[in-house]
Order: sequence, then structure tokens, then C-alpha cells
Amino acid sequence: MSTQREIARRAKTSLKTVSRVINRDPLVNQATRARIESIIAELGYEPSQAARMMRSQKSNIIGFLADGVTTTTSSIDLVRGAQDVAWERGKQMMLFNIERGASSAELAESQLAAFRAEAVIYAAVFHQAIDFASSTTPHVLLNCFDSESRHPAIVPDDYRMAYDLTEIIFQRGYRRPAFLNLGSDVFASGLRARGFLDCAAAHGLDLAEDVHTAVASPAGAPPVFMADQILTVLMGKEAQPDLILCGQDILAMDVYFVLGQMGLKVKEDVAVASFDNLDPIAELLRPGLSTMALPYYEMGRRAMELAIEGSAKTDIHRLQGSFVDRQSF
Amino acid sequence: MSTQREIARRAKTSLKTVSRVINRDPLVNQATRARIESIIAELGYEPSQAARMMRSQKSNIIGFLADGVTTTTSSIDLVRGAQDVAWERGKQMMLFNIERGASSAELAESQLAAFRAEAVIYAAVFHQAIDFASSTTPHVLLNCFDSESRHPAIVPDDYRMAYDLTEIIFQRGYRRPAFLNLGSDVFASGLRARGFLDCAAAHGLDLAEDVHTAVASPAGAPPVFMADQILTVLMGKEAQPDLILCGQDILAMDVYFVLGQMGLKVKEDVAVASFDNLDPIAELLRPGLSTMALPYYEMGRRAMELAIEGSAKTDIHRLQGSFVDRQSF
DNA sequence: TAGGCATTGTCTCACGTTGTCATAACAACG
DNA sequence: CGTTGTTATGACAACGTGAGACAATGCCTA
Repeated sequence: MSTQREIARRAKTSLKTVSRVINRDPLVNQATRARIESIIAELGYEPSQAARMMRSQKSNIIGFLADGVTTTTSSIDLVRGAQDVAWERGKQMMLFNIERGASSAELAESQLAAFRAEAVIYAAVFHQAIDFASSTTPHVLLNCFDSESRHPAIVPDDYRMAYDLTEIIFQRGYRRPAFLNLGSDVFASGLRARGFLDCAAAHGLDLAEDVHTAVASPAGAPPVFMADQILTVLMGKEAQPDLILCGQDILAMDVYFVLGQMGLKVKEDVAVASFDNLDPIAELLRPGLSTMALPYYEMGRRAMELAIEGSAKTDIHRLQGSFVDRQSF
Repeated sequence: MSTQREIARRAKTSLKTVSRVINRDPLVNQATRARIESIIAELGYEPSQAARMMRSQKSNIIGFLADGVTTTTSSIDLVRGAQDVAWERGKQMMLFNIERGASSAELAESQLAAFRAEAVIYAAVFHQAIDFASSTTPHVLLNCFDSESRHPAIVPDDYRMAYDLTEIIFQRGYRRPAFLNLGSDVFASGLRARGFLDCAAAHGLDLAEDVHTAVASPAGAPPVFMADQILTVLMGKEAQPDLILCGQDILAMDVYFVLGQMGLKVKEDVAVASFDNLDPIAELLRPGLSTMALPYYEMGRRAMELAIEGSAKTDIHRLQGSFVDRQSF
């Protein structure tokens, strides 16, 4: 790749004039500008970011630490949202797949320090509380929050999403929903249980007995669904549930099959609702899964906006989900 | 962030000695080295990549242009594989989500030129032929290939994968498989049809009538599965197929539901096989989907290896899949 | 005492870019 | 005519790092 010096030589002009053309300084004669621009186009020249970073002491780089995120289909939208904003604002996003606590996390942080990243977004797979030490570069937490709130955080409003979804369920006439919740290691599960129960209480019902933990996450192993056992018990009762609310779409998928094996039809015999709107599963299930979409894309955007604008506040930003209505209840 | 000058000041030593410590020059006294290193640790100093890039005229950056890839769950492994290798070799990977032909593609290429990327990997969603102009920086094509082979390419060996999978199908005693293939816009579909037919021919069967296009990709819209219509016809015939081979796992998922609605049980009444091993669908389907896993992770790795090593050859590298046996046939 | 070696320092340059300041040519004005 | 302002251009330094050439210091050994 050539340099401004080379261009100046060819255009028989000074280095500075080339620089002016590139930086759109109006103080350049039309003819000179045209001449220089044609040489630039001819050479396919691009100004060196490295040199610009040196000179300006600004990197325009935002780091994105994805803690297992890109291996998990549900949250690629976090990355997409963040990248779209970075793009719009002329920033460069650097993505790292890491495992928290492992050496990959440290290495990524030092790489980002070496590039003089202006901010870092740390994204977790599941909504959770983490203990995140402060650092010289500002950090924004995504889909998680610092237990001592030293950093701004973007999380889904799980309480509200559960409340709203439950409200829709009641509005449609269901009265005996059972909630197959996520494991208690996921922070969202507690919030959702409260949202579910509060909404039920507002309708004069106590459903405390109807919340079940349906997902176990053994260390180092894939999560295990317990839909099978739970549904066997529930559907054997006299007062069968009329709707199964699932903590995530892949659990709902499992529920579809378990119900099928029991000879029960989704919606006709028992309705199903869920959280995630996971592409392509929610769409592909038959009947299509009516589910509360998590605002991952928007969360990614907001995180990047905060990272770029450098909010000094350490607020927790809770984003709303949106209900995607299909045919499962 | 501090500089080497600052460290030298604090350590009451010269700039040169600090530089020697950082660049592991052995000609430094143990005590001095320890003193300087402790100051480096204390300040959390990292040498500026920008300055290093300037000085060394090496960026250590490899670009990764993901043409819709990160929005598609099946091929995140391409990214993971590439990033793991970059990581291992001390390179920095820069990821861009682009749309080919759109301005995003041009912008990404100029960003990469600005960072003086040493090579660029271009990854496509589906195995396809594309017309890719040559450029100053070397490009490696991933999951696609240049119609004029000006660049090395990494693709899955679709012919072989189809042949091998069909062989397993015959070995297990199936004799009337029907192939619900991908659309003809996907290069893989032709290769797989040939692999399927060649293997059948080796077993003395002509199955040309049993290959069906089951996926339509209208421009700008999500793909449409035609499993419904095709299966209605096929299963109504006298000579019903004994196995449905699907072009991808999400099509297989659709097939599961269509069969269910017809009152047919997967494996008992009709077996199902597929390509992809898409997480988490293949695992979650009941019965678990036996499928030919595409070697995406390994492809990502190989692409990055080629990008780093700078192979001058423009070969097409075909990688083998591996059969994941579950319970669907 | 001289020579050898280990350690550290000084000085200089180069990488590509851009901000500051200076210079040149020329027009407008009193 | 001299002064001021405008437009166009150029010279130079500095960002942080790394490397070469070479000198200086101190300690050890012959």
C-alpha cells in the first residue's frame, strides 16, 4: 500500500496538500484536488489507521467480549446490534470469544489495551449477576450486571416480560398455566417467576405451586431439560394445566415432543407459550410458537451506544421484549 | 495509557533498556528486568499496537467478511474456527457482517485496507460459486469458490458427504430413500444429488426420480419449505419411501412435523436422515436426528491457516463431514 | 595493568499522518 | 504606494515503538 508521500511525489505537490484533500479541507484549489483524487483512486490508496491512531491518540475501536455468546444461537443478535451501531458511528468493533476467568479473557483484555480500545462491552450468555472488577477503559455490561454496579448494564426486563406475557395468557382465557422455569443460576428465572406470580395475583390467583424448575445446568455439560418428568406428573393430575409456559424456546420444543408422545396436541389439548423467539425454531415448530421475544438486537445497539457515548452513570437499563403471536395459544 | 518513556522515567533507566525488556533482549540484568517488569505490571502497560504496526509494517490483522453468516446459526462455527486459529497464531481477526454487492462490502474492504490487513477471508452462507475480483490483499474463500479460481477456497465435500451418507443408508437396509434436496441456487444441491445417485447406482438402483427440490429461496424473503406438498404425494404412492433424506436439518425438522400430522412416526413408519448437525435442533428433535455434520469449524480453521500462511495456490480444498448417529434411522 | 565481558546508556532514524505555523501570490482598499 | 485580507501551499514536528551504531561503566580474569 502506498503512502501520502508517494501520492505527493506523483502529484508534484507537498505532503500537506495531499493530507488536506484526504481530510476534506476546503482550502484546496479545485484543479489540485481533482489531480490528487485521481491519483488516489488510481493507486487504491487508503490512509493508514495505524498512523492515524498514533497521530490522533484515538483508536475508534470498541471491544466486544462475547462470553460464549457466539456459540449460542440465541444471542448472535447482541453482536449484530452492537456492530450495526459501531458501523453507523464510524467505529471499529473488535470481537473476542472468551471464557470468563480463563486465560482467553485476560488475553482479550490485553489485546484491547494494546489497541487502546476506547471502551469494552462484556456480553454474557444468560442474564446474570457477575463480579466485574473495574478497569482503566470503561466497560459496558450486556445481558448481565455487576453486583456492585460499577458499570452501566443493559439487561432484558425479565420481570416485565413475564408479567406482560402472563397478562396476555389470562386475557385469552387460560386459568391454569404451569410455568416450566429456567434454572435458578440464571438471574432471569427469579424475575420471571415474580412477574408470573404478580400478574396471577392481580387476577386473584395464587400460582406459587405452579412454578417448576425445568432446566438443570451441570458444570461443563449441556443443560438438561426435565420437561418429561414434570409433564408426566402435571398432566396426570386431576386439575391439568391448560397452558405450559416455557422459560425458553428450546425447552418449548422439547415440550412439544413430550406432549406429542403423550398423545396431546399443542393448543387443542394444551397450549404452549415461551420466551426467546429463537430463530428458526419458534417459526418452524408446528403450530408456530407464540413467544415473548427477547430484545437482543436492541440490547446490542444500546450497549454500543453507551460504549461510544461513554456514559458515566452506572445505571441498569432494562429493555422491553415484544410478543410474537403465532398459533401455540 | 502510559508509554515506554514514562516507564523509563519511573525506573530511572533509559528508554532503550525498557525496550530491551519488552522485546526480550537477553542482554539485561535480572534485577533491572524485574524492576522494570514490576512497573509495567503496576501501570498495566501494554505496548501500543498502532506504534508497532507503524514501526514493523506488519498489522497482524486478518479480515473476516461474513456474508450473512453470523445471522445464520449453522455457520457460526466458521467464525469460531477461524478465530481460534488466529488466536493461536497471535493474529487479530476483524469481523465484518456484510452483504455482498452492497455498500457494506466495499466499506468493509476499505476498513481492512486502512488497517493494512494481511489477508481477508470471505465467507458465504451457502456453498456457492461467486465471481470475486482479485485484490491487492490475498483473499481466501470460505464455503464458496471463485468461478475463475483466482483464490484458494475451502468448501465442504458435498459430493462425498452425500455418497457416504447414502452408503450408510443402504447398509442399514433402506432401499427406497427419497431425497428432499436444497434449491438449485445452492451449489451443494447438485453435488449432493450426484453423490446420492452415484451411490445408489453402485447398489444397482436408479433413483433419479427420487430427488426433489424442497426448498425455494425467493429473493429477500426467508426460504420456503415444500415438504408438505412433496410428502403428501410421496406417502400417498403405493411404493412409499422408507427414508426421507433432507438437505438440511431445519428442513428435517419440518419433515418431522409434517409426518406427525400425517400420523406417521419417525423411524418406525419412515426414517429420516439429513445434513448439518445443527445445534441444538438435531439433538432436540425426537427421535434424535441422525445427520451428516458439515465440517464448519474445521473449515474456519483451515481458511485462517491458509490466510496466515499465504498459500499462493488457488486450490479448492474439500473437507469431509462426519456422520452423527442418533435415532432417526 | 590490560583485555574481555556484561550491562546500560546516548543518539539517530524510520514508520504515516496531521496540527501548527509560516510563506507565497494576488486582490482589494484607503 | 503600502497595508490588509484571502487563497493556496509548504516546512516541520510529534505521536510511540524498535533497531542499529557505538560509547561508557564496572567487574572479572589473565
